[in-house]
Amino acid sequence: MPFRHSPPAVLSLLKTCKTLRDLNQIHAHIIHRGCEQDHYLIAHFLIICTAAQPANVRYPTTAFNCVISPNIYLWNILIKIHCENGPLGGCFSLFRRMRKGGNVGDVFMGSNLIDFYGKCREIESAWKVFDGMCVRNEVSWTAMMVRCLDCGDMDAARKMFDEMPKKNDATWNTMIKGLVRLGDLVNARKVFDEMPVRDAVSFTTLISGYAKAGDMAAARFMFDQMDSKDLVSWSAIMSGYVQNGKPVILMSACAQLGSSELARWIESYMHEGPYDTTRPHVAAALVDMNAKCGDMAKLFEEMPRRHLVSYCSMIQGLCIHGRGAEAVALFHRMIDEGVRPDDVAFTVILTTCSHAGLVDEGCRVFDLMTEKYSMSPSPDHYACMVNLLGKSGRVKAAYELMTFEMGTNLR
DNA sequence: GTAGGGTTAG
Repeated sequence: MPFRHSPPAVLSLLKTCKTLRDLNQIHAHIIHRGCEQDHYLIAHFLIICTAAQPANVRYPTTAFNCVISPNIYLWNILIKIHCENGPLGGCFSLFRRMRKGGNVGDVFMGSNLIDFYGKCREIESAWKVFDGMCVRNEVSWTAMMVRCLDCGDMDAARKMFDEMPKKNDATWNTMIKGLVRLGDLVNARKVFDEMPVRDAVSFTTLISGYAKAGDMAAARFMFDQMDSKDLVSWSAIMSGYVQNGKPVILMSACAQLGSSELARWIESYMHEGPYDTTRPHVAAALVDMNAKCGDMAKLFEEMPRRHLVSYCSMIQGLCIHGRGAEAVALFHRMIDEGVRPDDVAFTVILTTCSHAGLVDEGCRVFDLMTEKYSMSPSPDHYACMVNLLGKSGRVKAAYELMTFEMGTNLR
């Protein structure tokens, strides 16, 4: 009997709901157990049914209507659901019902109302709500400021910004966004600099502002200064590169991020856009991106001719995914196809061997480099070998290789 | 439980 005694169990059950049928079943249980008056449980039920079926506002409303005396918390949730998903007229009647039932709006309800009137394009009513609120917090101030900005009234927004008693991150960020939208990057930057603590949103807002203005140097400068970049900030910098026609930088950025969703987007963009995807470096960047984003083999095999750089990207991609043996096999296939490896290719494959602990394979590749291709190994190559030998317990061999070969090389 | 950042198509 998990219900009455263990709300978390009900909640986790609710979260698995996908269809209306699942929800019905849980709802039936809630009623059957006599929990339909449990405000906490019903609140979560409303939220979860909306997440599962956003367009279906009738269902949460029915569940709500079974609650005999809903508290303001439940009213807020239901009104927000209607405001976001239902026809706007439904919100009005809910407000009226709420008032009739003797409920006085709280600070949450005020912010909801401001948001609601903003959506109806009724800025005057939004002001009325704002002015009539007995208690205001940063959220209500910021919500009202957003409405002013949406109407293009920067003077009013600026006035609110300067006058409000307390600001938080969202307030600052809203102002930055407003200025960016007007193309006033100088003042946006000024607000950004004045802000006490800048978060990912503040950075991303400015980055996309600079990118839209075509100033990728400034956008990149900001981006590089961020300590924790998330999906949205990556998207912003990348769309900047898209808009400003820098496909290779874009793809290498996506490769670093490793997001297959973005990789798909970029790829379709690349194929439709004005780019020549058969150029070796463009093609290699495509492979690199796909390799690091998980869908590696497809694009590689489809290439009409595989260039050394594309092989290296692919090998590295396999290495990253812990598929060392396949990487070594691909390296040999490359040689069989008549592609001559260069020093970078050897660094890549030796690193792969050392990463995957493939000692014998690594030694063979090293011999191949020095004997068949008569290349003299660089310090990087030695470092790979020493690492490889050392990691597999052959410390003495590593030491000898280092002193002997380095000695020969230095002489 | 409320306010703030990116992309896609037409």
